[in-house]
Amino acid sequence: MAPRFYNTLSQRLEEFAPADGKTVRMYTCGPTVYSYAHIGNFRTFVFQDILRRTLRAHGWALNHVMNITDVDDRIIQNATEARQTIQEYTAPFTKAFLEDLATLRVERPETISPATEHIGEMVELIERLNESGHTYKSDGSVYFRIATFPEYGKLSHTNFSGNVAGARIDTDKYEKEDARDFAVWKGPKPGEPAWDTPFGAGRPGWHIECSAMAMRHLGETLDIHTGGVDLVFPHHENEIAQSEAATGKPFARFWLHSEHLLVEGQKMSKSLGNFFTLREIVEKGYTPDAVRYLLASAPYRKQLNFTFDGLKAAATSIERLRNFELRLKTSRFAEGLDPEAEARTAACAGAFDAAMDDDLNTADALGAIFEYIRDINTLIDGGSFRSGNVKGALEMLRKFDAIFDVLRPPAQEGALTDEQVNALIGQRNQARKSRDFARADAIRHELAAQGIVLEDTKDGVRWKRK
RNA sequence: GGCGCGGUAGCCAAGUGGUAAGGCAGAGGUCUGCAAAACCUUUAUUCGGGGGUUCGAUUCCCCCCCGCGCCUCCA
Repeated sequence: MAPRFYNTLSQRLEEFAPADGKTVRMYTCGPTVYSYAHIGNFRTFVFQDILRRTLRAHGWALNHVMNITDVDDRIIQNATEARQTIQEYTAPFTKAFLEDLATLRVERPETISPATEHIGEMVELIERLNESGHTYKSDGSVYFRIATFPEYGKLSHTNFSGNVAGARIDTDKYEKEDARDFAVWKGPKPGEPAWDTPFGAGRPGWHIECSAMAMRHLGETLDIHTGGVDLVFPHHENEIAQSEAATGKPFARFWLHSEHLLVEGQKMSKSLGNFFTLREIVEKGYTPDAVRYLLASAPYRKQLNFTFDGLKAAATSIERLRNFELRLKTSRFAEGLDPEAEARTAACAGAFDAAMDDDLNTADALGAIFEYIRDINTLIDGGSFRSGNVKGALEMLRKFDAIFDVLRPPAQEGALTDEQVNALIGQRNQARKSRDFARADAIRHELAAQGIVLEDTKDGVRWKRK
C-alpha cells in the first residue's frame, strides 16, 4: 500500500511514490549554526527521520540532502563579537549538531553540507535568474522580482493581490521595487564576509542556498521537501519562486511540514528563553531515547506540548516495550505454534503499517504495539503462547524498532559488562539456594547501584539495564 | 485583519456517522524468600459551548468561546 502524506501545496493527503519508482529524493532545511539547536528544532529532525525510515520500509532507496546554514546575519554578528571568522565560530556548533543527531538516533542524511561550500551553485542559479529577467540590482544587492512569478503564494496559500503586504512598504530601506521582493544576493558591507561574483561581491541571501544545494544534488524537481511550519512563509515560498522561475519545473512534488513543539503552551524559541537543548535535558538525568520517543510519539502535524512529566512517561513507556522484548527472549515456552498468537502478530503488523502510511500516525502505530503487547502477555500468562511464536513476535518488534529505534538502551560509560553481571547473578543464586537471603539481597543492591535490575521469574533470573 | 493548527479522562494522546485506541499516573490483584521488578484487571454514559441535518454525531453543517502558530529572523 502506498503511504499517504499531507502535502502543504495541495492541502490534502496524497499517495506518495518517488518519481522514478526507486529512490526518494528529499531535502530538509537544516539548522543555522549560530548556537546549539534546541529540542524544538530536533522535533523536526526526528520527524524527518521517522519519514526516512518509513520510506525505506516501503523498499525505496533514499537520497536525502540537508544543508547547514553557516553564513547569516546572526552568525556574522556573533562571530564579529567573538573576533572569530564565521568558520571558527560555526564549527563547534556544527559538530554539536551532528553529535546531537547521533544521540537521538536520527540517521544522517546521505548528504549534509554547509552553505558556504555551495557558493558556486548559488552564483550559477542567480545568473540564470539574472539572464531570464527575474532579478534586479539595487543598492549593491540582487533582488528577486516577485512580479515575474505569478504563482507566488501558492504554498502558503496567501493571496497577495490585496493589501496584505502594504503595511510595511513605506520604509523602503532596501530600495526594493515591491515589499515582497527578497534578496538572493546581499551586497558587501565592511567587515562582513564576501565572495566575488560576476554580479558583484557579497554574500548569499537566506533562501538561495536551499534551492542551489537541492538542485545540485537532487535535480530540478525533488520528491519531498521538509521543514518546520514556520518555514512555509517566507522561506519555502521564496525557494519555490526562485527555483521554478529558473527552471520552469516544479521544485518539489511534496512539501511536508512539522508542527511546533510547545513549552507551557507556547512556542519554544530562543527569544522567549523557554527552550532546552538536548544537552541540558541529558544533564538533568533524562535519557536521549526518552526524548526521541516523546518527540516521535505525537503525529508530526500536531503541536506537541513538551513537559518533563511527559519525558518521564516516555521513559516508562520504553521500559514496557523493552520488558516485553526481554520476556520473549528469556522465557521458556512449550513447543509448538499457537495460531491465535500468530494471528495477533499479523494483525499488529497490518495495523502498524496502516498507521504509519496514514501520514505517519505514530500515536496510532504505538497504540497498535501496546495493544499487541498486552494481548501477547495475556497469552503467555495463560500458557498458550508457544516457542514457535517467538520468532514472529520478535520480528514485529524489529519492524516497530526500525522506525522508532528506542529498544536498544543507550550505551553507558563505565558500566558492568554482561559477564560481570552474570557472574554476580551466579553468586546470588548460590546464596539463595543456601537461603542466605541477606547475601542475596546485598548482591541485588550492589547491582542496582550499577543500574542493573534483577527479576526473579519462574524461568530463572533475568536482568536488564535501567 | 489574512492564512493555518488545535480544544477528547488527573496528564499525554488516537479515532469513527452507530455508540470512546494506546501510554503515564492512580486503584485492585497475580507471581515471589521478600520485592524495589514483571504481568493482569480497572479508571470518560462522554468527546470546549449552543443550534441544525440524521433513525443515530465526538465524528457532517452553522454560530460562538478558548489556546497556539505564521504573516518580521525562526524547526
